[in-house]
Amino acid sequence: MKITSRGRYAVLAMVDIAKHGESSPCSLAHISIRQNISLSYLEQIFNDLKKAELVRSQRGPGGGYKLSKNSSDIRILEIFDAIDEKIKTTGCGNNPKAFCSGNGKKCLTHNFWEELEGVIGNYLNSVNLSDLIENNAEMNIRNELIQ
Amino acid sequence: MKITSRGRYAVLAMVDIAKHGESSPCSLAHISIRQNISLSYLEQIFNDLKKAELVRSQRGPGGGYKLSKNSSDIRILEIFDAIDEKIKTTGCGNNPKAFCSGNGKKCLTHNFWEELEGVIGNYLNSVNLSDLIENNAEMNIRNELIQ
DNA sequence: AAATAGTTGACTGAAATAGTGGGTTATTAT
DNA sequence: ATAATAACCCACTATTTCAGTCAACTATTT
Repeated sequence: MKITSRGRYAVLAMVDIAKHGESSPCSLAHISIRQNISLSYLEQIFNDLKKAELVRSQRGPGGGYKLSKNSSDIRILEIFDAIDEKIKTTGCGNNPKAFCSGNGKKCLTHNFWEELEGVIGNYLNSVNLSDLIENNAEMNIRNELIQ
Repeated sequence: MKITSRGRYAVLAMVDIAKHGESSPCSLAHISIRQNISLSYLEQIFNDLKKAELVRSQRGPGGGYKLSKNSSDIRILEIFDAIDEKIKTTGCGNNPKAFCSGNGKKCLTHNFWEELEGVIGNYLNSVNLSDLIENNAEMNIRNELIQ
C-alpha cells in the first residue's frame, strides 16, 4: 500500500506554490529545482491540476502557476482526485455489477476495505495546503531549537 | 494508493480460516476454491504467514492450516507485516540517512505522509479477524432483511 | 503404498510507473 | 520586431512490480 511518486510530487509541488507563489506565479522550472522533480514529469502533473482548476497558468517570461483558491481552501483529497491518484482498497473497485468474486456477492472482506478507504479519505479531506505549511514551519522551529 | 492482491488475499484467506477452521485445519485447495484465489499464489502467501507464526501447518491428508492464536488476537496489521505489505507513503522510506530530497533534509510534505501512515496503521491495528467475521455476519443479516 | 497437502524455487507475461525527448504556441521584455 | 521565457502537447521507453504459473520435492495419514 503506497503512494505513487506522481501523487507525492503533486502535493509537494502544490505546497511549494502555496509557499512561494502568493504574489507572482511559480514556474515549473523553479519548482523542479527546489523540489528535485523532473520538469517534464511536472508538466504532465500540472496538466491535470489545471484541468481540475486547482491552479491557473500564466505563459511567457515571468509566468508560471498560481493557486486558483486560497491555500486553506485546497484539501489534499482534491489534489489526489485531480491527478487521479485513486484510493483503491477493494479488489473489485466497488463496481456493484461485478463484486469481488465475480458472482455478484461481496467477498468476506469487502466491507472492511471500504471502511479503510473511508478512513484514508476522511483524513486526506481534513488536511489542506496551509495546514502543511504551518506544520512544516512548526517542525523547522522545533528542529532549530534542538540544534 | 492501493492495496495489492497479495495483501487482500492474505486477509481474505485468514478470515476464511477463522470462519471454517476452528476444529480441523483448512487446506489451501479449499480456500482457493471458496475464495477464488490461485492455489500456487496462496502457497507463497502462506509461506510468509507461517514464518510470522500467524498460522500453523499440518501436512498430509486431512491437513492444512490453522490460526496459531484466537481470531480476536490477530490484528490486520500483523497480517500486513507478515506478508510485507508495507504502508509506504513517504518517498524516502523514512530512511534518516537519506531523507526525501537526498540532501539530508526532509521535504515539505514528509511529516504529512508520516502522519497518514500513522492513521492507516492505527486503523489496521484496531481491527482483528473476529471483527471482520462479525461485521460480515451483520451485513449478511442486514442484506437478508432487505431482500 | 497411495493419496494428500504442505514446501520450495525459478520463471514469465502483463501492466503500471516514472521518466525522457522533441517540438509548438503564447506572452513578455528589450 | 525579435529574442527569451515558460506553458503546452505528444509520443516513446526503460524499469519495476505484480500476479500468476510450473515443476519438483517432502512429510503425513489412511
